[in-house]
Amino acid sequence: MAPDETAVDPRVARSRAAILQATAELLIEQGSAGVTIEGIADRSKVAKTTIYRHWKSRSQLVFDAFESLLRPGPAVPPSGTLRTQLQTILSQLSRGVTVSEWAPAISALIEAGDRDPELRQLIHDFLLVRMEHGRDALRAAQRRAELREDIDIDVAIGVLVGPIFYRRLVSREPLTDAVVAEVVDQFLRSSAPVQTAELAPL
Amino acid sequence: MAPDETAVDPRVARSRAAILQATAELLIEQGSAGVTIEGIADRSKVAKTTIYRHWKSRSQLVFDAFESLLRPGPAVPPSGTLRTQLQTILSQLSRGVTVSEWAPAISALIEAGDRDPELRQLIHDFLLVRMEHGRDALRAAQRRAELREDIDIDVAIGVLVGPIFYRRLVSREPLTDAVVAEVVDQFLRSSAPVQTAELAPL
DNA sequence: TAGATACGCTACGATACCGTAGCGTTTCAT
DNA sequence: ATGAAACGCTACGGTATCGTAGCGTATCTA
Repeated sequence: MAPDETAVDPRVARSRAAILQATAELLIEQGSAGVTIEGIADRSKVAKTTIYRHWKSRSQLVFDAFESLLRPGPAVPPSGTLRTQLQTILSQLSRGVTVSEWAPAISALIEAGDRDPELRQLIHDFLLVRMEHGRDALRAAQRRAELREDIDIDVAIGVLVGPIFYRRLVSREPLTDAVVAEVVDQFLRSSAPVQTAELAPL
Repeated sequence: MAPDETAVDPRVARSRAAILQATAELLIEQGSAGVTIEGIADRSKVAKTTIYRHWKSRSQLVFDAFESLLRPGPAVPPSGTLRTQLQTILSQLSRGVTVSEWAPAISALIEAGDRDPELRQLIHDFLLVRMEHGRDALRAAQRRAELREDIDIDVAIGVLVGPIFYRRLVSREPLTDAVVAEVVDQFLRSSAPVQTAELAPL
C-alpha cells in the first residue's frame, strides 16, 4: 500500500500544512513574538486543540515553521566564469534577503537563532548547503589558479556575502545589482593570483 | 540656580537611571520580548507606578534603553597607516559585537529596528557617527592616492564591515584578529590605485 | 519647617495566552 | 457499512501583563 511509513492520514497532512503555513505567515508579519497558538488557530482555521495534537510546544512549532521557510531553497548550480558565478550567487542572495517571501523574517530568524541552540543549528545547516556552491566555485578557481592559493575560503565567503547581509540588516542601503557587481569586482581584484604576468589583461 | 532646565529632582534622576539600567539588562538577557514593565519593576526595585509616571508606553522605554546602550560609544580617532587604521576600527567593532556588554543585544536591536521606524532611525544615526572615522580614513587615503579613485566609499565600508557582522550574526564563526587582518588585507589588495607601474592594463 | 513632589505599595479590572478536557461530528481506511 | 481516527467547538482554570487608582510615606526645595 503505502510506499513509506504508515501512510499519512490526509486530514493530518492537511492540518499540519495549514498550521505551518499560518505560523510562517505570522512569523513573517510580526516576528517571533507575534506568534501565538490562538493566532495560528484563527488564521489557519484549524482548531487550537488540533495544534496541540500535533505539536508539544510553541517553540517546536516555531522551529518547524522556520524550517519550512528555509527548506524551499534547493540552490542552483551556477556556471560560467568565476565572476559570473559569484554575481549569480550574490544576486540571488540579495533578492532572497530583500524581496523573497521570507525576507521579512530574516531578522526574526537571526534573533531567534541567537537564543535557541537548535534553531542555530538549523540555520547553520541551511547556510552550509546554501553556500556550498560558492565554496565550490572558489575552490575550483583556486585549482585553476584563477584565485590566490593563500586565500581562506571561509573569510572569502564572508567578504563576499557579508556586505549583502550588512546592507540588509544593518545599514539598510539599497541592494542593487551594481552593488553586487562592485563587491564581486573588488573581491576578484584582491584575489587574483600573484601576477604571473599581465598575460591576460582581459 | 540650576544651569539648565528646571533642575532635575534627584529622586527622578535616580529612578530613571535605575529603570533604564534594568531595562537594558533585560534587553540584553532576554531580548525585546523579555522586557516587561513588571519585570523591570522587580529588577530595578522601582515601583511599577513610577515607571508609568516617567514613560507613557513600553515601546518608548525600550527605545530609550536601546539609546542608552548605544550612547556610550564616543568613538576614537584612529591614526597610522590606512591598514592600521582599518584594522583598529574593525578590531574594535569585532570586540563590540562579540564581547561588549551590549553585544548580546545586537540581534534584538536589529530585529526591533526591522519593525520600528524610530528605532531604525536611531540605529542609522548611531552607525553614521560610528562609521564616520572609517569613511574619513578612506576618503583621506583616496586623496593621498593610496586608494583607487573609483571606489564607492559606501560599498567599501560594507566590504570591510560586512564580514564582521556576517560572522557575528549569520555564520557565527569566530572573530579573531587574524580574520580582521585578512579582511583588511584583501580590501587593500583590491583597492590599491591602478598600478602606475603596469600603467593601467585595463 | 512647611508645602510640594516623587515614591512605594496594594489592589483592581481588563486582556491575552496558555494548555487541557469533554463531547459531538466529520472523514478516513477497509 | 462500520469502527477508528482526526477534527471542531466550547468551556475551563491558571498565569502573566497591562495600565490605572488610591493612599500613605519619604524626600526634596525653598
